[in-house]
Amino acid sequence: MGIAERKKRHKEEVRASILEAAWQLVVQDGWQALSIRKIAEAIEYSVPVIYDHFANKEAILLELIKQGFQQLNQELIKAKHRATTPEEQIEAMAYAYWKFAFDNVAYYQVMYGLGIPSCETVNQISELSTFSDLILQPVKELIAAGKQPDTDPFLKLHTFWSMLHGLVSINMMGSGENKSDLNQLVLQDFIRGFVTGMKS
Amino acid sequence: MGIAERKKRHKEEVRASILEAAWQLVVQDGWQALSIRKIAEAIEYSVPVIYDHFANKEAILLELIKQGFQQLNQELIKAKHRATTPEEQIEAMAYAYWKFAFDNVAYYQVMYGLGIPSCETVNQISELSTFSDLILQPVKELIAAGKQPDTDPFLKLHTFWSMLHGLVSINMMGSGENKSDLNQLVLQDFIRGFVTGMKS
DNA sequence: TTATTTTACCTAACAGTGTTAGCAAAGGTA
DNA sequence: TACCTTTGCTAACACTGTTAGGTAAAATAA
Repeated sequence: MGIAERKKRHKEEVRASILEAAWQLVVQDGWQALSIRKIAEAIEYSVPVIYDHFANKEAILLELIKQGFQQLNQELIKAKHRATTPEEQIEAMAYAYWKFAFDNVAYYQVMYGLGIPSCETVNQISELSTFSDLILQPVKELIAAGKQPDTDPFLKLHTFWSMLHGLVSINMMGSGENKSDLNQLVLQDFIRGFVTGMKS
Repeated sequence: MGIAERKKRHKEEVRASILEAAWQLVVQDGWQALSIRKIAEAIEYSVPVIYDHFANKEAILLELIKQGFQQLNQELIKAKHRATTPEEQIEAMAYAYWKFAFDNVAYYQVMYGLGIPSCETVNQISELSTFSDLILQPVKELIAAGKQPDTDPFLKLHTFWSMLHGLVSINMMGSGENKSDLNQLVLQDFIRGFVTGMKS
């Protein structure tokens, strides 16, 4: 039954081309300008074909978000492997997170930009990301080596992630003026504060 | 020329009713569901009348954002006045910020939720808000009283705002599960870390 | 008071959007 | 060859923001 497999393969190709076209459109014009008809035109198929592969537009964005988190995750893993001590690991991952966000502004905005009405699913994905596991370990080590070993590592993890996102988010808005110097300082300030705050 | 004034008054009434209706719709169904036609129906006028008062839909949202920042600002001022020491002032304002965000989720999401394609203007407004001035003073006092008086107060202010926003933003996403306990702890953790990080 | 101009407002349209029902043609199976 | 399933399309529905053009009322001028 090689025919069925060929069909299946072709179907997956179309699905992939939809995602590719969607992603390209998002990068080009922002996720606000993404439309089913533009995707259809890009993949040279009619509109309803897209609905054979995705339930709705939201599902396409959701898949992009998934890919975004996977890519971010890989960057974080790489950054972590480059460092040795818990401090360095956390610092490296914060920088990697920052770099990913500003290298892929469109991605980041889709991932966190509330581009999707029902945020429940987004939340599930972001929760699902290995992000937590990656940071949890060095955080635990830092806490264990510090002066307050009773500190809840999950709390610290949550704080870390939240504040890092806030930093990125706020600094992404104000890209009008060129204050990249301040941005770097803010990131450094955040990391230093977080790490030293956990030791003492 | 009382007639002209009556007309002017009426025009302002219509304008106010547009904003009121828009706000009510945003609160009810979220800013994603806001539409010119719904506003027109609510104020019992035809659609083009709205365009006599606002250039486009974006301008309406922008006005709502302005009002949001004004309201937030007042809450912050009140919170600051309730406290005396710089530490308490910062803490009170952080709590007030947090409370405002979760008491007015719709507002907060319009204000920071990238509901508007061209973020430049939004940025101008948020920059314009007296938010900075309010926090800058106690931050300066804290720095002056601490062990590192050379610290840049603007840097700390920026860090404070960013992280606070991140905290709110992340915790707003995950409203599916009830983790209000963790939320409170995270906020406390953040404030403690920020204040003590500035002293030492 | 009548004529004229301005204002206020509405209907209807244009160009988009997401989504789906229904149909034609091609492909595979018996 | 006859049948059935899959594949893909056209066309429509119900929305969206925005605007052009016309009408009736109100204010002004004669």
